[in-house]
Amino acid sequence: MPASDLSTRTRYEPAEVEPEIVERWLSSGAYETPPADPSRPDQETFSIAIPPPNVTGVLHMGHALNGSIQDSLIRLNRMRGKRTKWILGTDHAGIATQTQVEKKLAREGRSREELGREGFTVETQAWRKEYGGKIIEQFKRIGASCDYSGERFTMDDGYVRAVQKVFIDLFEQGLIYRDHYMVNWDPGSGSAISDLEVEEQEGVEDVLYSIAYPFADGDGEIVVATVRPETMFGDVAVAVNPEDERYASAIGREVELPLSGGRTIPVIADDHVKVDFGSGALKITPGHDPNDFEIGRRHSLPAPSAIGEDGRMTELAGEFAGLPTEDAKTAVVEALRASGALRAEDPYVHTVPFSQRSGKRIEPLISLQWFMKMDELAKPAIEAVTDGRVTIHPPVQSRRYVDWLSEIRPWCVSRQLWWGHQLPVYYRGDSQDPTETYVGIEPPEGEGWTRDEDVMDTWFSSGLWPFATLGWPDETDDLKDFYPTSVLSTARDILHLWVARMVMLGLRFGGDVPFEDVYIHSVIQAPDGRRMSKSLGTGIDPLDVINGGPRPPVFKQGGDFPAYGADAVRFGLLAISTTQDVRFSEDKVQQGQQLANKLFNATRFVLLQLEERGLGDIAAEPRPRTDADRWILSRLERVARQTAESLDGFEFAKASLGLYDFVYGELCDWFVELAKPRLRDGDEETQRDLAATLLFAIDKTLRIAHPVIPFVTEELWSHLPGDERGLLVSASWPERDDDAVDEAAEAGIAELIETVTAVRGWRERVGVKPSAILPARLRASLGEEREASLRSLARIDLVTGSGDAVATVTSGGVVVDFFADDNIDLEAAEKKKAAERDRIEGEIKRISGKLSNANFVERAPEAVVQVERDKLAVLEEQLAAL
RNA sequence: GGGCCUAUAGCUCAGUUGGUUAGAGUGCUCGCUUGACAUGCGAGAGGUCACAAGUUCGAGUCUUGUUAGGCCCA
Repeated sequence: MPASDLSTRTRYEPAEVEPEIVERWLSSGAYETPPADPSRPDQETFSIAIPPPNVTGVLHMGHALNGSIQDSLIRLNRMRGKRTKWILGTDHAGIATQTQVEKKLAREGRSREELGREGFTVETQAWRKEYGGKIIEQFKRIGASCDYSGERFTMDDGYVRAVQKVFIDLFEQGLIYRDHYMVNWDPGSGSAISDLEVEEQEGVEDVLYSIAYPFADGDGEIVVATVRPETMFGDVAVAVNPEDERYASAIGREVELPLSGGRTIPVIADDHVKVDFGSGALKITPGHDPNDFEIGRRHSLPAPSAIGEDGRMTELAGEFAGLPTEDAKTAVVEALRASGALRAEDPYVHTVPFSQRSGKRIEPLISLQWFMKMDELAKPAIEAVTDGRVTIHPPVQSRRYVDWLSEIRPWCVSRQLWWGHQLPVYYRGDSQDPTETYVGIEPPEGEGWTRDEDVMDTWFSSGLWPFATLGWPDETDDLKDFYPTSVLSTARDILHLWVARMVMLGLRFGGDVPFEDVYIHSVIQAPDGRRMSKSLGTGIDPLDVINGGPRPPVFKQGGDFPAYGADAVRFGLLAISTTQDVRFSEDKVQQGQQLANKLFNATRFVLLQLEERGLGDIAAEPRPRTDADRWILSRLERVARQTAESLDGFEFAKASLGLYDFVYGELCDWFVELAKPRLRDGDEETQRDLAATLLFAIDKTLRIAHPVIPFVTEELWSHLPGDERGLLVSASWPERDDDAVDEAAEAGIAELIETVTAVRGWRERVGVKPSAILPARLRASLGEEREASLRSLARIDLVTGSGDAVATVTSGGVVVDFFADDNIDLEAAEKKKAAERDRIEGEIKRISGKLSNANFVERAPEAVVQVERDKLAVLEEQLAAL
């Protein structure tokens, strides 16, 4: 595209170009993993398996952040010439999807039960085809350069095969078994759910009931406190702390369970019981409380169920059997009160688990489920992190990982749902009889085998993600080339439930760790620090920020976002992604937008200037003639290194803000400004060399900035001269160029910048109009180039006269005298001079004080002392100059 | 109850191993159509680095305690 297309576009409008650029990238095939090149056997690979979003999902801020993070890494490494693969796909998300489809059926007056399992699955597949995959389109919009041609789904045919094989293998290895165990029962979905899907709600108001359990021998009683009196039928003991003197004599005696026909239970001692809570005696109900379950196991007590999976009381509850738990609670309290056993009712506020899916209160209960034994899998997974085969960033997170794996409990992998991977398990006759249980893909020979209705926990299938997506269990080339993957980037909350399981299963089945680096990214909160949530009005849709949708209520100013564009959102998210929890910052997005606009205009300026001078198709190459040229080439080299280093080190804020600082604070504010006079007034050869260098600087900047802000850089790339450029997405990362680093030029220009800034500040203070050109004199020559730069940037006219100066400006070792001029407010100049003198004298006092401190001079390193001495010398010179 | 993190400008955040006068963006004030950009340019004000003690020649940085906020586990 010729540069003249840019002539009338004074603003960069992301909304106008970004969608078209997405199409360009997609149709170019640049995103797709290239086939292995036989001529480059040593070609490095770089791969990331995306955390598969729920197939029902829509893009939220977390996706946008993680997409930006992963994409910057993928783009950087693709440009480096590595063979990259960004594995893309979606998760079938058992409960979430089933719930959505059931809601839809309910709206249509239909139900899951009416359709039957097969019909429901067909319905869900159809639903997925229609609504699923929306998030994939959204990923394209933010510029995520995933390999869309290889999209996977955790329930596609190949994946199903992998999941079934892992389940069957683990069963055969004795690591998967069926057992009675405590699960998080969600009465809403009628299924056991994982810890992840449980939400602890603080501040729930309950009533704490104190109930008297009389001793069986009729001598006295023990009072226990509970918020769940209806579970008392499942009590198997009363526990007290062994240190608690009040109950020393009670240990070993029997108490009678009220309302239970005289059933007695023992009083036991356990450290877990808190002496100062309630009466200090705890009723033990292993069937309905996770802590009690543990205590029960320690004391080899049974774990009877007083509540069934239907949420109703069991036979154990005697006269209350069949009642829903809420009704049973009321009835039991009433009966206890009538019998005189109820001693107190106190309000009690505590934390209670709820189902995230159904919103119902979790009913912990014992159920016959399929479990995975974790100890044997956890050990190598801990070692992989402690010996560094997997590195977790930031390091503090690796402790959480190790701690969790060290205390890991069996994992309940079965779920009572229809949408998911159905267990490859068949029963005949009594399903509780292990000899009539068969685990395999097909039922065994013979009559009467029926398949287990349950499906696997969604995290079971996600645990295989890094290798199942690469073709496992087949020994594919992809698996050979891209496993282990390079990086996994994900949110903190699934470190245990997903990351740890991938490591365990990857080691067991993939034959190696699933990834080398794990990056745990920030959690993005609403601007006011609350959790982002649609229902709270704190949720911000990234696409609204990109395309200009309405601001959610959490923004006080209301109105619509301007269409910031995807680059701005990517930049803004990366720029805040530093500490653990960060607040969404529209300011930072705006900063990204400004960066894009700045880059656009700087490039536009250069291209239009060159075209005007007939230099439009000159080749971009470094042709330094001045310190300014050497300086920008040196700075470019350093920024290229620093950007790559920051991205490699997962310091995304440093990378993005570093780019901003360079483009604004060096390339545009200084280099382009320094180039203007030479471009205007230089001879033809000067102009040609400068044109080549300017183009080179733009070219290199676009490459360096591409991983963070791919759209505007790609757009500008298309306007640069040269037909063979291709797309920036496929261009190469700048090769390391040690010769470009030039310390002398950097120091020289730094001094120039300091002088210009000092003169500008002085002018402002003494009321000089910005347009006025002031006569001035340098005490010492700075050389032709820098004096010319100083003239144009500080708007002064350097003269050689020896008249009296009315004012003097010093910065570093440079001293500028100014002569009388109508533009100078002499009174202000005097004031400014006095203030400056005060400042310098203060500094001198401080430093000489430091230097006359014998302790400092003797004990501080010589270099530090020398720095202070040099400083003092410069200050004294400056004072003398005034 | 156990463990961890955070506290720096009005706001959002940087600040490597202790070593210039603690920085940026944004907001605020003042000035400017300066040969790309008003989504611009230039300048300026604004901080007892939560509080207290300690280590050190020297502490935003290290140690201990206090306070406040957050997270994880039980």
